[in-house]
Amino acid sequence: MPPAQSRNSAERPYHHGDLRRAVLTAALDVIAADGPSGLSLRDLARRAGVSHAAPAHHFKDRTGLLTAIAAEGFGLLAATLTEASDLKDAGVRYVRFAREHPAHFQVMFSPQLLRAEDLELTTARVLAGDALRGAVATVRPGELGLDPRLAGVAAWSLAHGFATLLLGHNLDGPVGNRDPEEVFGAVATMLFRADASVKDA
Amino acid sequence: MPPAQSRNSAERPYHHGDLRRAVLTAALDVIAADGPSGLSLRDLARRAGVSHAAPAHHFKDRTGLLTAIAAEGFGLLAATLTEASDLKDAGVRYVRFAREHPAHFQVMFSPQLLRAEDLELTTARVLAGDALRGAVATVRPGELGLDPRLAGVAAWSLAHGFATLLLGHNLDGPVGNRDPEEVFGAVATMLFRADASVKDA
DNA sequence: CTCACAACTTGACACTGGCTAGATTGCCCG
DNA sequence: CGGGCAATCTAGCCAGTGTCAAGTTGTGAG
Repeated sequence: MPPAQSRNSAERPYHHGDLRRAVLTAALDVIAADGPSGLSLRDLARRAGVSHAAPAHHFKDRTGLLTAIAAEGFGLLAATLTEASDLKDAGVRYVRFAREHPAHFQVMFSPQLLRAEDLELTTARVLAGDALRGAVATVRPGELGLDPRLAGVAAWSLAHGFATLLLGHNLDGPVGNRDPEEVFGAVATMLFRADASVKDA
Repeated sequence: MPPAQSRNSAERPYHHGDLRRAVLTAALDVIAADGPSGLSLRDLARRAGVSHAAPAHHFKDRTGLLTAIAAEGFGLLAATLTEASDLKDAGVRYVRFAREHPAHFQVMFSPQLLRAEDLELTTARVLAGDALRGAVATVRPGELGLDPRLAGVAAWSLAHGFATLLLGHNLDGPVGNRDPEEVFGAVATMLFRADASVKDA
């Protein structure tokens, strides 16, 4: 008999076409909804409409999948941070990244779920780190009377904390219905008031 | 035959005594080491030296256990924040709490793992929130020329981000072998330079 | 003292998931 | 056009988990 290819209305060729991408996006959906805990390769296969063993071909195992997600996330983050005009803009972009890619963000900072020694992951992470340091470097040395090392930690902590709390719905009260990125901008300006300190001095 | 009670060198009475506590601490160990993903009631039972069904008696299920941990965490956090002398001290205490109770901290901010409507959890969370607002209120209004609402978000974000990144070993480079709490103190002073802005003006 | 209840145990069931092996399909290169 | 390789499928094994249903043991209240 002819191959039972009447599964869906859409044609379902033997080769999915881009199963890797399909599994990735399905995984992102699941993670964004239920967190990384409720993630199984079999479930993703179901969602993608392929057999349960197919995903393992692209990502060796669960950890491999999560590692790939994290690597992709650091790549995306690096890309947007590189385009930042100054430190505050970098912070806003950091927060925006977390909001637009909550699943990536969550996985990126859950080292216990990742294959730490993975090459793609480590290189992407370095890339993002460089981008962040680049943004910190846009602050003219001494402008804030601060150690650039400390300033980097401060900026990263502020943006990361804001983003994390935001995703955890811990800022729903204070932020209200305002645009989170705008609120973050206000916070950042308040603390890193470069202009103010210069003008006031 | 007499009950086979020669399991261990220690006496192992039928009633564990405080199994609830034992399971909790075992869970904290596991979480601190492998994250909340690799957590199973059966494993905890093994570690506590009891039968596999015993833990369910105290915590209905996995989610119940994690919820209990989160509630305990918020309680502990509230306690230490209440004793803070000022905002910076509260921040340092926040970071210290995260370092001393990494498992609690991790679970507290993973809402996807918790029973959100749990009473103990919500009350403990409110308590912690009040303590935090109390610390923010120690800043004399207008001293920093800032909206207290924003200041709260800023302080919380900074401390939370620092703590999170620290636990994820993302600050190993910048912090080096210095005391993390001291580094955080420096960061906080740099950004929230209340004295400086007053004296410099 | 006894009786009811809480803490715990044992055993079994149903499910899910990861992993492996071997067949099958289709694309692409020579 | 033919062969080889990568992608995918089918099938099944095994380990682990939560959960239920009875039993057993200790404890404390009356």
